[in-house]
Amino acid sequence: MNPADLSQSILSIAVAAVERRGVTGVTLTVDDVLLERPRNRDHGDWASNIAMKLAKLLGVTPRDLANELAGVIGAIAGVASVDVAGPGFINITLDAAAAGALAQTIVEAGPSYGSGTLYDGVTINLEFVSANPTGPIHIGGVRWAAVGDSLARIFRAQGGIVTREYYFNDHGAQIDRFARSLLASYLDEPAPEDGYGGEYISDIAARVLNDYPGNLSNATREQQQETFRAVGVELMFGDIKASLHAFGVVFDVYFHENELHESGAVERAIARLRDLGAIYEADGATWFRSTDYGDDKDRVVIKSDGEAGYISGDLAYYLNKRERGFERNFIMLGADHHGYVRRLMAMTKAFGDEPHVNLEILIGQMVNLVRDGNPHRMSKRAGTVVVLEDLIDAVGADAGRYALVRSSIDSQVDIDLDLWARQTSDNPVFYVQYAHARTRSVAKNAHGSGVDRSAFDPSLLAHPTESILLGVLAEFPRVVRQAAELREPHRVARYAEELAGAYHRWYDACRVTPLGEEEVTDVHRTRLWLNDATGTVLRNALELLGVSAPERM
RNA sequence: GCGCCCGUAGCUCAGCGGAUAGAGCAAUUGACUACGGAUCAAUAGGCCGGGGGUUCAAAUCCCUCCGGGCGCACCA
Repeated sequence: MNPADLSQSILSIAVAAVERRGVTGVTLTVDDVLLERPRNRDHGDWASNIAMKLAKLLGVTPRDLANELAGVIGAIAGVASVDVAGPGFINITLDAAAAGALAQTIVEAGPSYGSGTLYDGVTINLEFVSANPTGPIHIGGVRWAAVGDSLARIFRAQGGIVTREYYFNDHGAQIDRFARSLLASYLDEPAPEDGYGGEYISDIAARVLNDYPGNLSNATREQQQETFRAVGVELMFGDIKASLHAFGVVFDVYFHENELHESGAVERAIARLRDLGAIYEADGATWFRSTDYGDDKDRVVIKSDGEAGYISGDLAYYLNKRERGFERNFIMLGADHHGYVRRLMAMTKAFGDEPHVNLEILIGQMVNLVRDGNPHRMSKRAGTVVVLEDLIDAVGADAGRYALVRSSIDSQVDIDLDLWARQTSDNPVFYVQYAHARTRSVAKNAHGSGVDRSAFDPSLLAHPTESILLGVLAEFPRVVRQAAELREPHRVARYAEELAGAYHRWYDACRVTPLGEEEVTDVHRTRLWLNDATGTVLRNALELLGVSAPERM
């Protein structure tokens, strides 16, 4: 008996109750049967508020309706008892066998337990990080590296056809500044006023020379700058890819902005808006009348100097993604870019798509870097960046990813590398990983003592900690689905912590291997199923977070 | 001035209308000649920023005020 089956049964009962009263025009779905695990165990394994939802509709009191439904629910196979409490909650207790059957279901499902069909066959593009190749990825982009990658895994678990994409901004003036900074370093000139400083500039400049020895000194300054631009950007980009890879994040597509400009895609995008009557000329520039589509001001698509405006690349890029067949497109940005949301939604609407469906912008609040409790200002220009490598060196990829993914993107996070490095053992990731390692260790010991999974009698899983553990295991599919719907990977992390806690408490109370000369019984064998089921779910949850599930620690 | 996010235990944060608001860390006290003590048990700690409203039911939804972060370019 899993919660989905139970919800379905209760749904039919509720529908029957509605029909019996001759009330029409009411369509109920499983989502209306809110089945949840009561916080207080005395209230049973599951609770439904369906009676309170339907009472007004049917013109009866919630308690009367609850009592009526409870009688029928009590007859469902596997339900041990039902009672009505408070304003009209229906509290349901499963018999141990029905609840325990889940352990076998999970072990047999293996890696697929927890997956769903929410986005079956839907093409999804996730664009994140997209840091400019003018320096290492700073700590701000790292949050999305962890969260975006996890979201990709969660969407995939819901059947989505997911592409992770990195928008490689190799077109604008920032790249020129980067090239001039490299050249200045090479010529031993001071860094340009509007350029970048810091050690990595001289490092990159030296590596450019290493790749192109000899022929630079007698080139013109323009040729030199072009060489530093082309080679420097490639080197920088290689570094970025390498640090992302070390963090366990691999993109399927690295998209070059230059392509949009060189292929004429930008012109085509603007032409399309012109056809729609959304373009006008003013003050020597060309404008997109985005205010017609909900923006708070119009946007320049071609500046008076003839260069493309910033939004032009986004127009062309969005159309490109749609042409590549992506139904749902996500762009993940920092809070300092939240002002872009309206104009991009206006664009979506202008192109005839549905804002917040075909295009969704996720905004992550700022990541503040703290040094010894004081704010630490980061500046690529001044070279005071803390990079992804620093995080990995300090705490490791697993702990770093977990810490970034376990809180909501709506809240700001402070990273104090010194503190994080010192407190790694306080990171809940170890609590979860340890629980997983423990499941493996228990299984190994069990096999050594002659306990195997040759028998399974779920009615033997009657200890209070077992019914709690089973309840938590049962919730996993819903947690994954909810994380996908709300775009909130942190729910999976919090769930993993809850499951780890329930497992540790069960471990403390119930032995899998017999003690001393004690004989191996079906209790041990059945508990091994439960142990292995927990290991499976912990591994599946960690997998969705991109964090390893170690065999031992 | 306008817009987005946040305000919950000493600290970091969960809790997309449900019952007595939770976890980790920090504090105090217990549990290893028992499958890994990176664990477990227990104690203590809260006008859920303030005030109104909607609802059978509000930390959660709406309004308003206060406090904090971030934005409001023919920059990218």
